[in-house]
Amino acid sequence: MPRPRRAVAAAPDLSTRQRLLAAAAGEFAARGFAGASIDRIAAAAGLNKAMIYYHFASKKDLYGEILRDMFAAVSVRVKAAAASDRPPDEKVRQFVVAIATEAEARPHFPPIWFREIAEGGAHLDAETLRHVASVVGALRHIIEDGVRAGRFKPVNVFLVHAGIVGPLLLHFVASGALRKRLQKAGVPVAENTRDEVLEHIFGVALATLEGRTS
Amino acid sequence: MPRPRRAVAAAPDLSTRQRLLAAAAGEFAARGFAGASIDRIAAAAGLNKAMIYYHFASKKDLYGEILRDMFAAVSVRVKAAAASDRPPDEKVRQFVVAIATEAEARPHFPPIWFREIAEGGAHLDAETLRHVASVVGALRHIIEDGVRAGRFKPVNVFLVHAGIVGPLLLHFVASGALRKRLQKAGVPVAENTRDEVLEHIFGVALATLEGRTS
DNA sequence: GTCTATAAATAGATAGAC
DNA sequence: GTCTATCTATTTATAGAC
Repeated sequence: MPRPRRAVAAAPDLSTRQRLLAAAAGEFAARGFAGASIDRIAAAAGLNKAMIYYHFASKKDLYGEILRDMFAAVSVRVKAAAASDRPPDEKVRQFVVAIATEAEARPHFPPIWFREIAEGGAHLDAETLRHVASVVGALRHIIEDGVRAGRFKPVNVFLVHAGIVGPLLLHFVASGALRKRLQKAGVPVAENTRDEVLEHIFGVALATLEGRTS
Repeated sequence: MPRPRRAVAAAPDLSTRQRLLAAAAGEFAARGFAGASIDRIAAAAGLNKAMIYYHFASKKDLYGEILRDMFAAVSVRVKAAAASDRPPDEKVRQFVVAIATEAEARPHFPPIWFREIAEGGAHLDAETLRHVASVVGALRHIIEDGVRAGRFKPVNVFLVHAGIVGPLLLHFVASGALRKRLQKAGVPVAENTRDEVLEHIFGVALATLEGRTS
C-alpha cells in the first residue's frame, strides 16, 4: 500500500536509488570495479544509465557508497560485540557472528571484500578506511580484555583477524559458483552447515587465544 | 653475452613471451581479468599490443596460461608434500610451506587467486581445475594418513584448507599496498615475519587436526 | 525523475608492411 | 618477430527533451 502523499517534496526517491545500489553491488561483485559496466548496472535495475549519473557523481562514487555501507555495518556490529559485558570468549564468538551476519545479509559482500583486498584497498576512502580500522581495533580490544582477565595470551591481532576473516569469507564465497565448478572437476565438496563453519572458526580462534595452538 | 647462433630457427623467442607473461600477471593482479588492458600489458612489457596476439590467441588465453602456471606449480609441490615419508604433522607443515613458497615466487599469485575465488573460478579451464582439485586432494590424503596413524581426528578437508589458505593469502596480500593504506588510517600494523606467520598457521592447522580446537 | 541521443575515449582484435 | 594503422564494439559521462 503506497503512502497517501509524499511528506516533503525534496526527498530523493529511495526506491530507485536502492535498486541501483543493489544492481551495482551484483555487478561489482561479479566483475570487479574496473570490469563493471554502468550500462549493465542500469539494465539490471530496469533503468537507464543516465539515472545512475542523476543519483551518483560517478562510477567510483557509486562503488564507494557500496563499500562504505558494507564496512560501516560490520563496524557497528563488531564494536557492539567488543562493548558487550559478556566474558571474553563470548565476545570472540560475537565477533565471528558479526562478520558472518553482515556477510550473509549482503551476498555481494564477500566477493567485493576479496577483490578490494586484492587491489590493496585502492577504492577505500577515508571514512571507509576508518571503519575497516575499527574492525581490527574492536578485535584488539576484545583480546586485550581477555588478556587482562587472565583468559587469553597476548596473540597478535592480525594473526587472529586473518584466522577468522580469511576462512569465513572463503566459506561464503566458495558456497556459490566455485563449489559447483569444483564438484564438476571431481572434488567431493562437503556440505558444511553455516553453524558448523562458524563454530569451527570460533573454536580455532579461541584455541589460538588460549594458547592451545603452539 | 648473446648466444653465438640460434640453434634451431623454429624455436619461439622465450624472452619476449615471458616478458609478456610477467607484464600480464602484474596487470591482471592489479585490475582483474575484465579490468586488465591489452594495451597496458604490451606497454609494460615494452612491446606493441600486436605482439600479444602473435604469442597468445586472446586475452582469455593469456590469462589462462598464467592461471595454469600458478596452480600447476602449487599442485606439484603440494603433491610432493603428501607423498613424502615424513610423519603426518610434518606433511602438514610442508603443505603450508608449499603454498607459501609458490605464492612468494609469484607476487601476482595471491591477488589473482583472491580475484578468481571472487569470480567463482570463472576462468579456470579443465586442466587448471584438475590442479586446484589435486591441491585439496593432497590435503585430504595427508589428513587420512594422519587419521590412520592415530595422530589426527577426521576433520573436514575444506575447513582445514580454508584455515590454511585463507590466512596465508591474506598475509601475503596484506603485506603490500593495503598495509600502507591501513597504517595511514591509524591501524598499527604489526611486523610479523614470514616465518612467524607460517609457524602460526601451521600450529593452528595442527591443533585443528589433533582435536585441540573444540 | 526519467528518458534518448551523443560525445569522446578506450577496449579487444586484425591486416599488412618490413 | 615486430611494428603501424585501423576496424568495430564498448566504455564513462553529458546534453537536453519531456
